[in-house]
Amino acid sequence: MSIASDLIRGHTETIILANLLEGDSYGYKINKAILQKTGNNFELKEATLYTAFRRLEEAGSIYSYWGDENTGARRRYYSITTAGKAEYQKLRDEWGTAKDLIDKLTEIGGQGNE
Amino acid sequence: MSIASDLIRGHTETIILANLLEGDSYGYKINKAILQKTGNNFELKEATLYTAFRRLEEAGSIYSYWGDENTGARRRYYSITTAGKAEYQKLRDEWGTAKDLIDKLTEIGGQGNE
DNA sequence: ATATATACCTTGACAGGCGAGGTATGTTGT
DNA sequence: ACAACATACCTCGCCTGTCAAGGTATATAT
Repeated sequence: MSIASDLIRGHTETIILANLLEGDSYGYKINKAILQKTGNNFELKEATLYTAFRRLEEAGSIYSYWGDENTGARRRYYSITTAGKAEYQKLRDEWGTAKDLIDKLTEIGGQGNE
Repeated sequence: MSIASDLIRGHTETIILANLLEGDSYGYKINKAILQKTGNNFELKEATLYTAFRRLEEAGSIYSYWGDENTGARRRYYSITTAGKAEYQKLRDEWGTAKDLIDKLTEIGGQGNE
């Protein structure tokens, strides 16, 4: 049931941004949310997740701050910026275009009519 | 209008196999077919195309033979094998699964209901 | 003590896409 | 004759995102 990583590649950032649109969150929780949303079929690998956070933060799409938990492990929270919201919209639009293109190019017959 | 290469990654082989299901063809022609199908919005880069042919041939999904043109540049034709047809079906199924997953994970609200 | 869950992080390898370059044939324009 | 372009193939080396493997630290349960 696991999904090929090449099919996810390029969507990691969109997935994270979509998650943060629902409110600030942190790495571990975001990954658990993904697991739950997909009925335990898919989760991002930690290394993938954290490198994506770095990219998004460097690009100005998100910013981070340490939580002030006084118990348990410390958490680094992420928040989506205005630029991040615009980036999300752009990526979603691109996904819509790409989806149609891939459907068209990989179906038998080639362009929707035999 | 150009599509991000990370969104195409992992689909190159499916696109080629889909094309070969319509009959034997060769690199240059396949790429022109893709261009035409997408209304000049997308084409595979040559380096991408030819490395994909190598992978597919090594995997036994396609085989190749030289055309016997007695004029113009020589052409290497590719033909899909039985294994290749099965591989195509597998990749299409995975695409269906991945598409649903990505839609679910990147939409606002997260799982289709607010 | 040991295991498990929570929570973070980095390093190095790997694989696919692609820019840049190369080869060769045939046609069309000047 | 020569240039330019279309057809048609190919390889090398870089770049980027993923991920296995390893590490750190806190809290709870057995």
